[in-house]
Amino acid sequence: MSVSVREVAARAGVSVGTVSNVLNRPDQVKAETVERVRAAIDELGYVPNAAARQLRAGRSQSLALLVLDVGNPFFTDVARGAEARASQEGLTVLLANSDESPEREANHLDVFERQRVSGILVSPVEGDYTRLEEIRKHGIPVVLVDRGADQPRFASVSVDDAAGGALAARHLLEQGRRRLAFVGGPLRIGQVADRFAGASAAVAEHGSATLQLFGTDEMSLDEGRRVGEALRPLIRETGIDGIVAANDLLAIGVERALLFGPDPIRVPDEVALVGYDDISFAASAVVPITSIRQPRELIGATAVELLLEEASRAKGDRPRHVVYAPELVVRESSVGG
Amino acid sequence: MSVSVREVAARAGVSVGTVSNVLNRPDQVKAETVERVRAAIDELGYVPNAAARQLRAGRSQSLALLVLDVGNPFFTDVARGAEARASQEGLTVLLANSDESPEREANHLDVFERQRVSGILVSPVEGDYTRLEEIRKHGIPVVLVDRGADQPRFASVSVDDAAGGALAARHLLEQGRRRLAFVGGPLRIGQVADRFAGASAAVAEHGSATLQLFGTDEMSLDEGRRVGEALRPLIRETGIDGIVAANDLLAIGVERALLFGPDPIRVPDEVALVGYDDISFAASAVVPITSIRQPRELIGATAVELLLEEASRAKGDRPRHVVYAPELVVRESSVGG
DNA sequence: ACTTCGTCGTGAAACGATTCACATACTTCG
DNA sequence: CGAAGTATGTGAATCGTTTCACGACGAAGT
Repeated sequence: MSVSVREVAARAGVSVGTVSNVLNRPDQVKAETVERVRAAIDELGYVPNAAARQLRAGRSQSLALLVLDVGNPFFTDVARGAEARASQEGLTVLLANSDESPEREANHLDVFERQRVSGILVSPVEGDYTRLEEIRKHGIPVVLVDRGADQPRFASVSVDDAAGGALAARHLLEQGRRRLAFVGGPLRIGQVADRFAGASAAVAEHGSATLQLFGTDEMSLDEGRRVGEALRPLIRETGIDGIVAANDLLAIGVERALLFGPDPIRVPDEVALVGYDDISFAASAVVPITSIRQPRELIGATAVELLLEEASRAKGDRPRHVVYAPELVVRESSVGG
Repeated sequence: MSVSVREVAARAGVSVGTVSNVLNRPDQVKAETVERVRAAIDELGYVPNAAARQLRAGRSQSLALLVLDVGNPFFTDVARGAEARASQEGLTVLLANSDESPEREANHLDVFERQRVSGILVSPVEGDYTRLEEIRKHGIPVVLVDRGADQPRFASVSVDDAAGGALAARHLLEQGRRRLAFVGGPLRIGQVADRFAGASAAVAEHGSATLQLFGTDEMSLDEGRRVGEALRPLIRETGIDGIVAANDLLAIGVERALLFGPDPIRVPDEVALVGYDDISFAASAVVPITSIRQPRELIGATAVELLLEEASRAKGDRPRHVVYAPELVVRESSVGG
């Protein structure tokens, strides 16, 4: 059905080897022959078969990016950065979504390994790295994204989440807030745990301040809204005056639930709010949300960079870890009141 | 380097054919042998090579979804729906982003064709379908997504954008608004053109009403903000009292620029606003935004459905077109005032 | 005139899985 | 007991590319 090199070769009156050369090293073929082969390719509508090439090469021209949530603008920006850098190397990025489910993550990893992708960028769901070790043992480089600065065995790009959590909490403390709440979860997600730990540490520095954890099942607008509803009565009862959300989706949801319930809570007057990620929607919320910004596209580009390094890393060298610093972006949700 | 069936076969003391059978039709192999082969697979850490399988099969186990903008929650929801349906068929979805660029679109299509994907779901950038015709002629089924009900030659899933545009405009007219603005672009994007046409038609039904077009280069928050800035002085000068935005990102950006400029415009008091897509952020905007809802996940699932149909379609049968009806979701941005 | 190059091209082997026509060994049936 | 069937396995051929050892041929050097 499909046209192959063999037919192109016949049509152009050359051997298959020559067709392949025209495709891959045209400078080693006489100009006139190149011309003739190109013409045959066009006339027959020949399209190279990537599977065959890949079989021969032992490796595909693609690299995989497996993220926790494609719906989160943070990751789509990371993807954008990765794609830009990868295309400079002639690599295609396969974007996949684990939706924070270990099963989906495992499935995708299986597919990628069978695909013999030339590398995997992954923001892993849980703290179990045995599958990733295995993959790497099979010769596929792995780079942890937005995670794993604590994993000496894998290269990683991340942002210091503990520092980010501390930044958020300290900002609230500076605004005079003392009874803080942390909204986020599940805690098995490393980013969340670290942000919480960082916030806790900052609060601990203040003798008089407290931090209470409100867990969530996922990091979505809807979950934020749910927690917001739960928080609304509690805030006045228990005197909570500051909230750190583990990401902006949660923050937006929480804010909305607080502002528009039957017995609304004023932001920032009654409770101050800080989100995380600084997605563009944070600035467009009802009360624009103070957030922690991360260099998103840079993270993606750096991840690809590390992948290339990994591929050519000598046995002795240690995997590299790049940690970027988060940045506080102050908006109305946390000041005044 | 990599373990192959041959080595597994040797280890288990069987032929390569048997290993393949264990993998693909275990019921035709004696239980004890299956056991032995499975053991060998585990011990050697064998992972099948997808390229080899695919080369033999002539077709990959993946299908491609090429969207205009992965940053737009509309498309990530479509992707979710497609993925769910595809995984029922044992197919993987490759998600790619054309970012509304014809070049990027062409690049991705090339890669997919070389990959011999088992089908392509695409929301095309421009009205040029010759490349897609070519791909289909080469035996790869194509389904247009969110576009192309007017293209008899391709199967398609879409939502009636003209009806949606009309719905939005008519709603504003019913609220007593008469001098309307349409924000969106570029008009070469079919969805935008249709929504504008629908809105124009609805306005034309009212003798006294007018509709003015404000073009954009892309459909993003930032572009919306830019147009909003431009609109702010104009609104009072020219008496514009209603705005239809071609999507919610634009609407959110416009709203924000109107509300927070140096000389703010009240929404909906001075100007009423309707967006399009009903992304979750629309409900969480400063003034929650009235929008046009589309059955997003259903669109993705239906697209995969049509792809399967296409793959087995007889020569005589015509490609199928599914058109869903959009729905108006009223929020504060358009009522009262 | 003879070697030595360089240029251009050839065609078979290899990559790893699947398939299929063909064995082999047991049952079962008449 | 022989024929026919069933269950289980075999291994060579195949998919489409790339690679590589090897010609063929004319130009240049001695």
